[in-house]
Amino acid sequence: MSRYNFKIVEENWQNFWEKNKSFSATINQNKKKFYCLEMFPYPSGKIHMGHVRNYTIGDVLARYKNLSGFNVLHPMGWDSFGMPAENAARQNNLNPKEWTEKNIQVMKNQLKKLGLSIDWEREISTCTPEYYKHQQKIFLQLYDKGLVYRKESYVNWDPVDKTVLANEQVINGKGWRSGALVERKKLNQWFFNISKFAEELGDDLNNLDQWPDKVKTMQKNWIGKSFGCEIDFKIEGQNEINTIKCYTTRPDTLFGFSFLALSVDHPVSKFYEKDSEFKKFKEECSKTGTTEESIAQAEKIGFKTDLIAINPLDNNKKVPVYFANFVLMDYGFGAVFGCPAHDQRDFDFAKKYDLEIKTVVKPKDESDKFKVNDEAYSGPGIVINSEFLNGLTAPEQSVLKTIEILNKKKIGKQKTNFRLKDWGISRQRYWGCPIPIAYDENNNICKIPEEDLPVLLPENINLETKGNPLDLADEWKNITIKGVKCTRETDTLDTFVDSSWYFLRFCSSQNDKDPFDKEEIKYWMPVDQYIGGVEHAILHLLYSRFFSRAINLYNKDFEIKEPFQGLFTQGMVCHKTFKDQTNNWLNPEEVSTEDGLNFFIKNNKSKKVLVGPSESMSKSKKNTIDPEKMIKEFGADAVRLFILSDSPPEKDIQWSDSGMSAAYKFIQKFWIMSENILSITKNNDLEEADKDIDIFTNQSIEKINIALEKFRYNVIIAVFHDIYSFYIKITNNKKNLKENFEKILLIMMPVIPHITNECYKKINQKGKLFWPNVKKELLETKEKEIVIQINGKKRGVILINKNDAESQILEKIKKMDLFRKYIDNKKINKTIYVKERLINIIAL
RNA sequence: GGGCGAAUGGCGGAAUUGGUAGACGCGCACGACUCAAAAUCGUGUUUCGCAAGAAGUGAGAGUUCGAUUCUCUCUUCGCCCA
Repeated sequence: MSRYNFKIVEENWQNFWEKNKSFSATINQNKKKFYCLEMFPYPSGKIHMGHVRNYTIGDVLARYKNLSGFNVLHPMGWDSFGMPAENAARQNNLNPKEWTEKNIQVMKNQLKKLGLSIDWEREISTCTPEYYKHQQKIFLQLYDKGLVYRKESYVNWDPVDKTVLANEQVINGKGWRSGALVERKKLNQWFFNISKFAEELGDDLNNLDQWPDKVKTMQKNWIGKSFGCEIDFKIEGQNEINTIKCYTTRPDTLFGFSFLALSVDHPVSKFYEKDSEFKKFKEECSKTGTTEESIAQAEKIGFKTDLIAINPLDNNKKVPVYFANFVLMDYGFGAVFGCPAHDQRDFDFAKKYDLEIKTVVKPKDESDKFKVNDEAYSGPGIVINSEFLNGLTAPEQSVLKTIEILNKKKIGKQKTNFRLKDWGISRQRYWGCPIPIAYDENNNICKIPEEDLPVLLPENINLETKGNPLDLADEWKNITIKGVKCTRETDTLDTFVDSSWYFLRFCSSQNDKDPFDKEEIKYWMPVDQYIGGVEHAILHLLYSRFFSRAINLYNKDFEIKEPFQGLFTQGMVCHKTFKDQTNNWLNPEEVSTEDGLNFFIKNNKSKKVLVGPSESMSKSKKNTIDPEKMIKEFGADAVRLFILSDSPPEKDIQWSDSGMSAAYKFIQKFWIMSENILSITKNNDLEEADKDIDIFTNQSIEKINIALEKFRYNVIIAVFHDIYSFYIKITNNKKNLKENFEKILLIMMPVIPHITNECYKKINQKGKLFWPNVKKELLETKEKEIVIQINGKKRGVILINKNDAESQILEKIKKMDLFRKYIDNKKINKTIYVKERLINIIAL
């Protein structure tokens, strides 16, 4: 008996699958389809353990569904546009395209070595014209439907690199590369009108019953639907301004109104543009970033105007109007009324500028004299100090009542507001999908005519320059459309656009004419199970849901609203972090230990290593394990086995070397056991069928079925170990051994496909692969061991017949030692019998 | 500050959803094989206790014949939003 050579076996099977196109998917109306999709990777260079986990989880499901008779679509592609390519290209003096293509080659090979059941014929890469030309078509279709528009909007501007920065590239208000102070700059940019669907995107979450609640809540919060009202405040002090419109969710606190705050971008600001003090203030405001968080954290500051706002419920009450840095033009109408007692931001502001703080809501159990002191009270309660609103419960009754009154006075009306803003899709970068738009000499928007599509990215560009290289690509930029001189749009599309429809493209990735084929979409969509990291819970998933709805508007053949029927978010792969004495991060390979407690630099015991907490694997902390190396050393099956074994898939997993080698040992052990069973089954001295083998095998199938359906993949591995301990004990051939062991190999196939296929081929040359059924009758036994509890405490067990009556069981127990010991002559008050589980005797 | 989630041996984690807590793995201990080590195999391993037994699922209460599971309060940690 030879040691299992995973290198040969795994390569053979991978070749076999490729040659036989085992996983290529074609429409078959007689079969139920299953679209299994994992989030496609960014081709950053090499695959990492996160990919291994993500794709193994998906592959187990795809292979399981395949064996269960589904027509499975399991494709893979590359999210290949984006900044890293541009940065890497600059550093290595390469073309982003070359860099990306090289990475894809490497990563594709690595993924193949994992033995994934992927239909590689459907592979796509978003940076190829074959992909993005369709995206440009979709863009223009959405433009025609009014879902794309252009407006001025703020960006983070790096004045040194002359480039726009993403929020995560702004570190402490400075550019990540140049270190220059980042400015807020207004640019003309393209937007998708996602807010048009805000209501629908929120409501339809309720239908997604195969999505984690966590993700649904996150999306709901992001959309941020709120119930409130708009109010027109009368203004004095400026002839041209009569009223200012505000949005609020708490109109019921109007009697606590003590100032009106405007965004510096509010239309009213035009009357102050010449005021040097206001200019200074506006500049000060522009130093705070554009994110909601940075605005919330910044100190509240204001600029007092000469305007006076009148309280709509009490015309004698007049309050000052400020420009304030915490009011955003994007939300509501860029104006809020300040009620310091019941909003913390307003409270901070009022304290700073010494404005009135009038309490108008008290907690339920406080007296009417309740007064807000050190912080705002924003909780529920009873309205006080508010004339006709007094005594109403806030906010339920009081808000409705206030809206009713404002409505009657025609100075306000009920309004639903959303936090969700339109999706800015312009990126001032080279490595992205060109926007198929140009501008004539008068800056009018011109669509690129269909016959001139696709707009290809120019290949010979200079990345050394500052800013967007496309701005300087004159030859590419200057065109004529129908004889009219035009300049191309030089912004490219946000890469989230690429990933908002790639799952549709997979259905017909070879269709050159259209983005997708009607029939293919109809058959394959929606994605039955989507698997990926929770970090995409909001944006990517929301954008994809928006895209489906948007396409639906112009393409009536496209009936899908929800692209992802099932969603699963897997946890991260973590590893301890190491630092040397001078605080430099160390890779686990540079570190060793003898006792698992004290770590030192490899081959140098005198140099101690500081052990940090276990964190998600990342290049910057150097706590990564290279999957390719692990596959080389232990084999794909062992790596797949380990990555699933130690934690439930939705939770984080700790990488552990001992866990990895345990998985490897299991594969080796299993091979030997399997070889042993194989030789036993060749023994012609057949013994009678052993019912225990039937029962055990069926129980294992049942357990794995349940675990698969619930994504409890770690439990599957536990069942594998049980299987091993059971089958290792078999020494003689039984009539039912071969058939049962075949089933065992089949149910292990999704997780460790190479070794099980090899064993299966050996034991059954012509065997068809299928998912074995559970024989329910074998799960039922006549007898069952149940627990005996006395006064709720476990005191023993008893073997009963399943249809024994409670009284019969009690009689049996009365003859047992434990009865004499614990009950003896105590009086039995009552007994509780839970069928086939336990009996509890209550005695005093 | 708000929302959501989690907490089980030395460690990762099981538990049929209210019914034998600790499956399975790691680690550790002992034993076998070996001149020896590694590898492999076997046995044991929640804690206290020689034992009988008792305690035990972050802490405290509650519901129940019975709670890791349900309810309330608190602590710590994680994620998301602000």
